[in-house]
Amino acid sequence: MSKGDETRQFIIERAAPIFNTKGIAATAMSDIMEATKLSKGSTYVHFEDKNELVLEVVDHNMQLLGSKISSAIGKANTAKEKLFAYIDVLRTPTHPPVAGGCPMLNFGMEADDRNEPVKQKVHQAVKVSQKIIADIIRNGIESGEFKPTWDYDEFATIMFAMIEGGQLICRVAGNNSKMSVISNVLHRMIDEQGI
Amino acid sequence: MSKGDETRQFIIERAAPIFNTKGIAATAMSDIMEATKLSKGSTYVHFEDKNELVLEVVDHNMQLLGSKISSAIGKANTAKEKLFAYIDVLRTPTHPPVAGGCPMLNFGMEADDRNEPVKQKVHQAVKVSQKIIADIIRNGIESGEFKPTWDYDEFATIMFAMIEGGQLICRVAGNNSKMSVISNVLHRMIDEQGI
Amino acid sequence: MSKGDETRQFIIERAAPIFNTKGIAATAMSDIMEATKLSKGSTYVHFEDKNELVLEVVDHNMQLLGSKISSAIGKANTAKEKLFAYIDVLRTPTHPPVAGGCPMLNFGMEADDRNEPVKQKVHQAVKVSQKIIADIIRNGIESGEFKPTWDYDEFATIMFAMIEGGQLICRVAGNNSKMSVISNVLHRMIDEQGI
Amino acid sequence: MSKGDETRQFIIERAAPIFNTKGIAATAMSDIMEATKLSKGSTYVHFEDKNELVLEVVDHNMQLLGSKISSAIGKANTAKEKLFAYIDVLRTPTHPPVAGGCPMLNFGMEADDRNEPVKQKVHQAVKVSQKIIADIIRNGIESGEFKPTWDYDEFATIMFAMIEGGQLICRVAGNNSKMSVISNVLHRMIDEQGI
DNA sequence: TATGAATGAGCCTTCATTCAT
DNA sequence: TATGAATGAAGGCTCATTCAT
Repeated sequence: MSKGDETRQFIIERAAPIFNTKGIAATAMSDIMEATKLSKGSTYVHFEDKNELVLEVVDHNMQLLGSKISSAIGKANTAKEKLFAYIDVLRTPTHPPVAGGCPMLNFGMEADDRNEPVKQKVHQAVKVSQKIIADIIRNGIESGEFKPTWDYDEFATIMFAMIEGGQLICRVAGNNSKMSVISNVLHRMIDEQGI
Repeated sequence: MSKGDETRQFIIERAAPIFNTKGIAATAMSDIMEATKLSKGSTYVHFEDKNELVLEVVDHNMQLLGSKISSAIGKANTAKEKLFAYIDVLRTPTHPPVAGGCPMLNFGMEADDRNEPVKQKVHQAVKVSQKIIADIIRNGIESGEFKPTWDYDEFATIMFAMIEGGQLICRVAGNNSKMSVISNVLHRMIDEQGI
Repeated sequence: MSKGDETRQFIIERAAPIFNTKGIAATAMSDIMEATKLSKGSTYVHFEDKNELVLEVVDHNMQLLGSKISSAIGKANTAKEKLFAYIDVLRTPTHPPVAGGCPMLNFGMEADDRNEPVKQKVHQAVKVSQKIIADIIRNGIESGEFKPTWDYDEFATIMFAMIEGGQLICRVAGNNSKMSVISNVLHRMIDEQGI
Repeated sequence: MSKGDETRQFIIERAAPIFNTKGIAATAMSDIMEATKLSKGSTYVHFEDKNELVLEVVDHNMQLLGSKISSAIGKANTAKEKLFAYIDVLRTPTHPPVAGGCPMLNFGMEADDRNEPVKQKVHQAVKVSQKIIADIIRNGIESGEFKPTWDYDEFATIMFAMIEGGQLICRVAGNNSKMSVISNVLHRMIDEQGI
């Protein structure tokens, strides 16, 4: 990686939690400059404008969340354990795996009406998230862990939705109790499909 | 209602969809001025500052959503129908009952890290929403419509979470297909608890 | 006095210490409204604009100071005691006879370059102040208290100047010690002219 | 001096007479912008806010006055001549050595009740001014020019007070005649202490 | 490539004043 | 006479971005 790319990456990493916490509109380029201790001109050497940085930051946050989930799933052995691991990563919205909370929710809600490129990135991530869940189940069915009748696409959607809804509930509540409820229900639903 | 109160209410009503669509930080007081055709100074006759307007706007959007839901529930006769009606109101996130989408999601995600008063308002609305669902079920149990073993608080939480998660999915997707999936699952779960 | 005149006078009295303390430019009409608990329109019934109120306020503050001085002088019996009384009224700039400090200094310094009418009012008050001192001395000479050779106009000027300069020194110092020095010197100079 | 420091200094120099003439509250940042022909944003590159500029401007005006006095004193050979030179610099308040008039009087009167930092700066300058006078006399006593019995601290205070009071009188009068009177008295008092 | 000075549009808010009621 | 809603210019300040060095 060249010096330039390193700096660019450095900026993205410092900017990522700020944008995810404060929001896109409320984050000023000067916030990024302060966080990176870089000069004004320097930042604009690496990014054409704020929007270009935002797009990279959205990607970065999404990948960070993805890697946390992948890592947790990777450590699990069975399909069921993988699903449990997925849920577990997102079980404490007040102490989220990605600083600022779920980037799909944060950027999705800010971008849905006004920022098509960001919206598309979130859309993609949302689809991938559901696919990851569905794939785990499909593999579980193939390996004889789960009933072959399980509608994995449907479950992926409701599991994903429940978890995201749980993020909202818990973050505004300031505690994670409702996420436990959701986690319990999901565990039960998954257990029911075990063979 | 005095002239002043009328104007104040008028401003809130015009500002509500703008804040819910663009977000708090991205909405300028000049946007409100333009939407109301009032002078800039005039807005400040009725509101101390932007924040006071925002708080009223958050309330307004929440009440608007609440009234749409209440109205739909009111038209239904049985508990089951009431639950279906609730879901139905929120079945088309791309054409939401409140312009800009679910205000709990919009304001909750923008406020969770940086705006305690708004966060508290959303928290309250989230609690009330779950209570409405739980109360319908409790009444349904009392009237013999639903099994007395149904954990209504748990269901209220997961139904609410699923619907909110569904809003995210559909709004970034630009279509409501996943909300249909969620709606179907919820219908099935509700039917299972019928007697 | 009619109701209208009473209200007008009431506004002037409430506004006087505010303008003398904060300054003309820094005092907003809303400050006056708040202090009088009167409505916006009501204030403008009694005064064409801010400037008209300012002129009345300047007069009022000047008269207030004048009356404090007159009253103190009136209680003294001899010319020497009258001079001492004059000095005494102005001996504690941190606790001035007129709230906000000497209005000649306050309004004079703010108005000298930009507000001809106020400047003229201060100019008049400055002249009157010196005349009062000179007149006391002249009477004292006539009554045989002071040496007839005393240049009373000259002394009136330096006594007035010393006192005003003392106000500056003490108000920025936050204590009145230098005013004591000035008072002592003036006492000595006056005593020297006694017969 | 870097480009930035040069511009900063340039802004201070252009702003100094404006603030000293119009007053702090009555001077708008746009006045400074106009006087410097710089953009509004540019001013804020060099100063955090108006207040930071004001503090520099107060210092600048005070130093300007100080240098005029020092220069005049420096050209004089004897202590007596130095005192006369000091008085001479301030003898024409309508054509003051610092545009807008004595900054101690201008800023002191505006700041005494509402701007502690500025008040402190003026307080300091007032103390230094008296010290300069006292030091000249002390040196004059040591060199045998003045009587060793002269209370130089006392005289420094009344000379300073008289001159400042004279500024007030002359600026509102629009002519410097009273300052001549004051100057004459001071000359006489100084002469009396000569050996 | 890196710096930071410079820009000017735009933001929130305040102000003196007017006017319909 | 009194009220307070309405006005729009102006105020202090921030922002994303550009550009000379």
